[in-house]
Amino acid sequence: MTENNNLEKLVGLSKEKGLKLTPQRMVIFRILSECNQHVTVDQVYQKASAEYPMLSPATVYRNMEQMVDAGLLTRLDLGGSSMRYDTNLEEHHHFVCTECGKVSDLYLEDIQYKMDANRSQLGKAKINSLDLHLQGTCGECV
Amino acid sequence: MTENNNLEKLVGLSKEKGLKLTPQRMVIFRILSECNQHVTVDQVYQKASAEYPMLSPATVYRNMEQMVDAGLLTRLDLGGSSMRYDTNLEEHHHFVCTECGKVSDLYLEDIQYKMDANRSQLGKAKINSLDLHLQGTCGECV
DNA sequence: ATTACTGCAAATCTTTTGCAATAAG
DNA sequence: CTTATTGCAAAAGATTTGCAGTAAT
Repeated sequence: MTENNNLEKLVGLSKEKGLKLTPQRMVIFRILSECNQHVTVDQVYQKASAEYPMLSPATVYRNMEQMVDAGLLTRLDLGGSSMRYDTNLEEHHHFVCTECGKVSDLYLEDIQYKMDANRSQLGKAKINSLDLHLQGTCGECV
Repeated sequence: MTENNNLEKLVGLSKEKGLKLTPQRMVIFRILSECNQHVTVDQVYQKASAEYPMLSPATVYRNMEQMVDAGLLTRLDLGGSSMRYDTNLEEHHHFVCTECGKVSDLYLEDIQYKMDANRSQLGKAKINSLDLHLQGTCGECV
């Protein structure tokens, strides 16, 4: 239900960041705004090149990374062979089904943990981000 | 201070699992028992091939995966370009310093989280594992 | 004697890069 | 006009695999 990344938003933000609106970029933006989250470069490339056949994979790779730098996407390493990109910029976490690979977004109202200070080696480290990664069997694979 | 993987333990367990004790495997076992945790295949290969020069990288790749299958190691995907392997089989979590890349082990006494049920899409999924991944700046990089 | 294991080299797969041509602002 | 962007093809890096020979049990 989250209207997370419509085309206009992407176009507007990219313009702010000084990215030029090439046709290739427009196609990629549109694919991303329609696609489900957690896409790989190749998934985007497959769809995009159907609409814009002379598109090069390198262009998609470069665009995705530029979008990350510009804050339009998030890198999402879920452990597969390819990097994934998340169009959902809200703070959230993930559940991965070990059977079918499906990824579900998780939103936490609250999280609290108590570290075993004797055995943990944090010293005076400063924690900047917390990522919860749940694995298991999804509702359809149970 | 955790005497986590001495050579005898590895040899014993591998014998149980029916792995043959080749010289190559022995060298790899010894490296792993001396090494710090979170090693890459290449790190093991570099050290091992110093002692056993005709060792092939493919052998190390295969051995590490066999050890995972046999439950002697754990795959540890920390997002770098290479897979890491964890010799620490206890349940624990990780903190990664975004400055220097150092990995610290974290042991939790307790963790509790409250999911936003409306926005999270878990259905009747069954959760099998929980992985906490903290990032930040370690004590030395602060 | 069986069967697992090894080294090698080639293959695969993902991602990056150099470069000259092109197009957006 | 200036600078970012593109396509291509090559390169890079990690990992896997086929195969024939070798060694552990």
